[in-house]
Amino acid sequence: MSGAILRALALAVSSQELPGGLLLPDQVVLERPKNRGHGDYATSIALALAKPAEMNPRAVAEILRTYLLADQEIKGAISSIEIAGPGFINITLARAGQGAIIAAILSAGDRYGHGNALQGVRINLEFVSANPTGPLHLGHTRWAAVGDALGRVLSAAGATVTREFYINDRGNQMELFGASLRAAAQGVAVPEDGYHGQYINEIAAQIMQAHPEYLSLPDGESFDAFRDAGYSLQLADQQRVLAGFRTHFDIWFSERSLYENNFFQHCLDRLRSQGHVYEEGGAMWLRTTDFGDDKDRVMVKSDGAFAYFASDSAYYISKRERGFDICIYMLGADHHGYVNRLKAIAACAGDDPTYNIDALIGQLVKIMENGEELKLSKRAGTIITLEELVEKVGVDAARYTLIRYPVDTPMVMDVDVLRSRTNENPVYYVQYAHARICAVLRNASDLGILFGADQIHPELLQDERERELIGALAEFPRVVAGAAELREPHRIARYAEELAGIYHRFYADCRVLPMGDEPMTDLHRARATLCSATARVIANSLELLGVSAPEKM
RNA sequence: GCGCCUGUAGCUCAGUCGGAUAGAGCACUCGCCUUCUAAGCGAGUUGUCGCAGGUUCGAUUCCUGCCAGGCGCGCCA
Repeated sequence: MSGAILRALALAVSSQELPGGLLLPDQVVLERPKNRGHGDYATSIALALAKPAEMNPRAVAEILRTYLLADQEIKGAISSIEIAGPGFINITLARAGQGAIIAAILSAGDRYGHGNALQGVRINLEFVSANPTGPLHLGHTRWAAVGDALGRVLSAAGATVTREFYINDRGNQMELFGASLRAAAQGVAVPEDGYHGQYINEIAAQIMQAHPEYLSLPDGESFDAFRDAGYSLQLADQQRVLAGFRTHFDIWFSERSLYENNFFQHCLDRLRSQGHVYEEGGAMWLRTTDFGDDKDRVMVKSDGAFAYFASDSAYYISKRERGFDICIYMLGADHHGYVNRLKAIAACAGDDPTYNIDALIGQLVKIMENGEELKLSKRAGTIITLEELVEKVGVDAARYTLIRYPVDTPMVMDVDVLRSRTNENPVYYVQYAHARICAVLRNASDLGILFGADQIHPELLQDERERELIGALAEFPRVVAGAAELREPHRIARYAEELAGIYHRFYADCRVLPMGDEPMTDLHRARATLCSATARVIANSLELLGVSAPEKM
């Protein structure tokens, strides 16, 4: 359709009806008017072109309308084109076109909605990346849900996606973790800036059970033994919890590995060759201020130790050298200050930071229960963990709720709402629509009603509710492409809610199955077919969110 | 002080690559189960889109300034 408008524009210019020098857009945006009286699709292209063409917008629209109506490729699909208001072009689809939509859904099946907008783009999607020093908490949980959904959405848009979890397995935090575990095992006070909480005692006890000899090792070896044993246990625990949350990673990337096989040296050389590395005060710096950072960053400290920034730099270079075009970072709000320096790393490495780096910032999550906020006090023992959240509300509700808000908005999860089974709990609203359709289709099958691609009968689907439903189904591929482009999986959830609502209204107004002794007609078959297409699209939406689409509830 | 995010209905929030009358759920009132799942549907009520300018045929959306709230600014990780 968008292509047809471009063709009409080109013809209008070549026929001199529009000025020859007019600069034409690469693509024309079609929108779905909120008001049904404005047709199925609308474009304001004539309004936008009126000024450069020095013409009345309605006159421009009228010219385009004439060419559109003459376009052979879309001739059968359009029922009418109207000019409205100051110069909007409103397009109404023909019924045959609507039948084609249903047929497309049924034939594409679980691939309906997939596209090629990001075909050939290799994306590294890094998310969660928790320290292996404790359980995953609420902040991680938001990223686990959103990151996983984003991965699914990007893949559906045709991108080649690698999901990566960066393990911060070196540095002071690890040393403190080891020291805390050893202190707990000895029954002495944990260092003040160390890790506290019941889980530390539990891990220490596990280590003691398996390796009681760790306590009698020389101090240095003993700390290392506790650190590495705790690390293994925590990492395994995080992996177990994430798998249970249906969040899959392709690569678990160890920070330590950046310092093996001279890789870090290689990175340093590469950055130096670009001219952005210098020494001062005995330390090795990266001149990130060349690219908009507010101060230069230390990579190697004057005592010879690697700063965390060294790892950041090497890790980025590793990603690029492994062949990824776009590196997506999902960061917590308390790390937003890193965006500039990450982009500076890319620039220092000779890359284009606006393309190669895509940083998403997630705002805080709070959780309420019984009208009170459950306090999270990280590392102090009263953290709300991913696992606890799932125990309270289940994987589906937790995932869905975390995904349905844009990540740059702080959000509050209300446990009581998530446990309720009403309209105020959107995940049930959407799942219920799916289960309801499945029930109708089961009944249809029992009655021997045929439905499927040969039973579409678009000419019978004349009701306003049916038109509305088909229109919404047709939108799905654009919604997926938009969600991928903008990195906003919440759009899928909002779409699913809208589609579910439209179906419920259709269901209330349009009887699908014959009543009583009523004879079976093509209308019943057509509506059952429409139902099955709708179930397909709801299921595909939920699949992109990693939420189940139950057939019975 | 500098930087990022947020400010839309009584509440929780969508919408915003500039478009036609700004939406949904909750809450409140009233209707709909003797046939497809009432975890549903329908009707009614609710707005200075934080404030002030600017750009535009058109601004809740873009720009500037201000106000309010959250977060961040280490040779920590």
